[in-house]
Amino acid sequence: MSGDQIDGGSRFNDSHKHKDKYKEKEHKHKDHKKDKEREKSKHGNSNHKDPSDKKHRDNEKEKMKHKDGSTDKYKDKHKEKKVNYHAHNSLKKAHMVVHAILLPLLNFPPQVKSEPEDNFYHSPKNEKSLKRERDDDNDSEFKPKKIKTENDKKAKKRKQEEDIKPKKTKNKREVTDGKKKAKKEPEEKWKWWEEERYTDGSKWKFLEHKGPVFAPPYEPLPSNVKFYYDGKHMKLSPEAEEVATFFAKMLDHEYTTKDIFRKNFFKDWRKEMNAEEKAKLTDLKKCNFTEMSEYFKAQSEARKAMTKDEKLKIKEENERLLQEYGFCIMDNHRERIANFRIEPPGLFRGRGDHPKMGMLKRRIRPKDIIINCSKDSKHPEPPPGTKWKEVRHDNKVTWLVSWTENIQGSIKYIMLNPSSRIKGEKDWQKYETARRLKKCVDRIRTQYHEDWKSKEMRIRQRAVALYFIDKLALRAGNEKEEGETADTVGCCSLRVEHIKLYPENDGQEYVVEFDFLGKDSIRYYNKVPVEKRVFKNLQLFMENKEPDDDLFDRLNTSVLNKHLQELMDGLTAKVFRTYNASITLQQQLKQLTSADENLPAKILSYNRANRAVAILCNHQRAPPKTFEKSMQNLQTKIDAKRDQLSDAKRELKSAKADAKVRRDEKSKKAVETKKKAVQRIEEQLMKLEVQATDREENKQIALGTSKLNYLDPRISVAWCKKWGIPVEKIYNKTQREKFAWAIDMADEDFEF
DNA sequence: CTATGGACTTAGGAGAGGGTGG
DNA sequence: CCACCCTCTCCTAAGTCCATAG
Repeated sequence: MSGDQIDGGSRFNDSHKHKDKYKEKEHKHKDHKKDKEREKSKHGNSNHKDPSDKKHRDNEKEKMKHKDGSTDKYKDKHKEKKVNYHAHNSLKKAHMVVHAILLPLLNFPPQVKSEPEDNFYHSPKNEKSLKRERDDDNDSEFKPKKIKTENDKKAKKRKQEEDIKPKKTKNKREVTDGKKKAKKEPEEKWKWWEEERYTDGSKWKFLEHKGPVFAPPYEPLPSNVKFYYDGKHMKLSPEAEEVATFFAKMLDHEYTTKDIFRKNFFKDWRKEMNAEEKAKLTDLKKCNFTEMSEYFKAQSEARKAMTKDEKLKIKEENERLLQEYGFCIMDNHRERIANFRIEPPGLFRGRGDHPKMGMLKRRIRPKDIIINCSKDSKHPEPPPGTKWKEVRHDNKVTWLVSWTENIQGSIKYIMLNPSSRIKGEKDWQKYETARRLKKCVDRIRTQYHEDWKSKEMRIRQRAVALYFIDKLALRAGNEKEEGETADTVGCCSLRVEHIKLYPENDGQEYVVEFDFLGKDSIRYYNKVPVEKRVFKNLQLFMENKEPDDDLFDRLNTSVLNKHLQELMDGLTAKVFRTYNASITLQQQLKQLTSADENLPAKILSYNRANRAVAILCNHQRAPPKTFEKSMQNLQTKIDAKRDQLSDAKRELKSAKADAKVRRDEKSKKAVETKKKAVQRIEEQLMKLEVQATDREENKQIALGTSKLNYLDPRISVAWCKKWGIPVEKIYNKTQREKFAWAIDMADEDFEF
């Protein structure tokens, strides 16, 4: 959904754009929240009051913003906030089509009805991992709370000892193997998942690294690359020039035409100018960056045209940098760092309709950097002549480096790669929590069905919201600071304008139409029939509200999560996404895979199962720019293959006829050869066709996100093992590194 | 409580890199 | 061998959720 979909027209906007008097509007949502509290005890069913009665309350709070000093400046702006749909009709259509194709396969909500109490039949091996897994979970449960007492520790140790035996044997085997190969693979893969974990809340005992790699310094443009203002050449100071180049590099992008972008950019650019420049450059429209832009284009061409040697040199240099800065030592192991390079300066581009787009993202210097490492490690050196902001030794966190970013005032971190122990353990634990949800999800569902009838409004709202989160895999929906970010919502922050109710629609009763922008301003559009009770509740929640009022005015994520916590230890809203995604994959795989299919067909089935999840989670992507063309190419290939096939068939026929007449060895052999050829071509054709189907169905669906973040990798690994499919067909190298734990421990009867 | 800060996960897009077919 | 195309990797924004300050 690139350029063409951005914008699209403000659907919801202006209806109330002007009607409110500044502050009022801003406070509306918050006011609702207050209402909630006040009414808590009232259990009014329908006594929703007009929020306006308390508009003034929040005024003072409103004033304290800060972060980058931009306090109130957006206060007015955000009022114009509108929903500029980003993902558009095209998308909508396709999305629905896909639903039509795939949704029948999914029967969402209570899919889990009668799960066996889980893992009865497990091989000893599984038993073992399960045990450890539970421990892990306990860990996580304890951690946030203050409990981790001595007792717990001991208990855990004890438990762990129980499975030490199988572990040991395994380890030994590994070790010997390792020795054998020691020369070839000096770095035997470390199986952190076979080791104990910290139970005291610390994340490591030893941490040593070399600090971040800074962005290369600015190199002024050669003097023949000129900037013009109002048609006249003007030499810029290096500071101003650098910022100008940021803009020049984006010239082809649509957003340099956007008002907000231009306004933010120009404002920040002026801050970097010297007095003279400031006085002279007063209108961005009169600035001509084209020479700069051409220059950068030429540079990138030149880079592409480099000789092999030059490219190799660069590659080697990168490798050197990676080896030096891309790893750290954490607790006796050399682990890969995810992002060891500091983000270079540039112009901020938020996603969707972001109020801060175009602002200058400033250069990060050593004095902005906080280093985290262990006391007894060799501390990273700041570049000559500079100092770190701070060096600390906090082993309760996982980051190595942090700094504060200037656009939102938030903190950025350098952390480890997903293949690292510290990330892997957490990931594993996440899936274990989801598996625990599996065991009690029926109970929870029963309860929220009950709660739809509650006397208390807040409970009804909570129950309906939870139903959406469970059934539709919506995100929690934290509230956001208005005017600081794009206007997007999740479940708890849905507004009245985001849903439409149809007592009857297309032959279905009680249909709810969702249409809102979610994370990353990706549009969520869906029409779902719901239970009558949900429908009636929604009508109730919407009574007497404006379109931009909160749908769930007595609910927020923290209330919801508090409730979830009571239902199950460690349960939060996002666990439902993980759970529903993983369970859907497992079901779909069961349903779609058939034993007699060949490998490509099995993989298509896998991808379809994956796709069902991606659709559930609304993971969209812009259709690749070359999509149509590449589809055509593929079709051409298919046609060619078809021709080839009929040729081959014809040849086979004649060979057969020939053999019948001649009845000699030679012609018999010829028949065999032709037969083989036909078969081979048939297979190739089939493969191409499958590929075409897969690609077509995948046009605007992104599989990666769910694969990486929501699907318990053990499900996929088990599936591969069950059907004799190499994991490499499912996971690429990075993914295999990230999921090494699962690849190692899941066997074919793993059940999520 | 509520607001804010902090840490960590989840997200889509850009562009590099590498394989493939002509 | 080159152009093209696809996949993967990197990049960093945008969420979630918890802790803590006021």
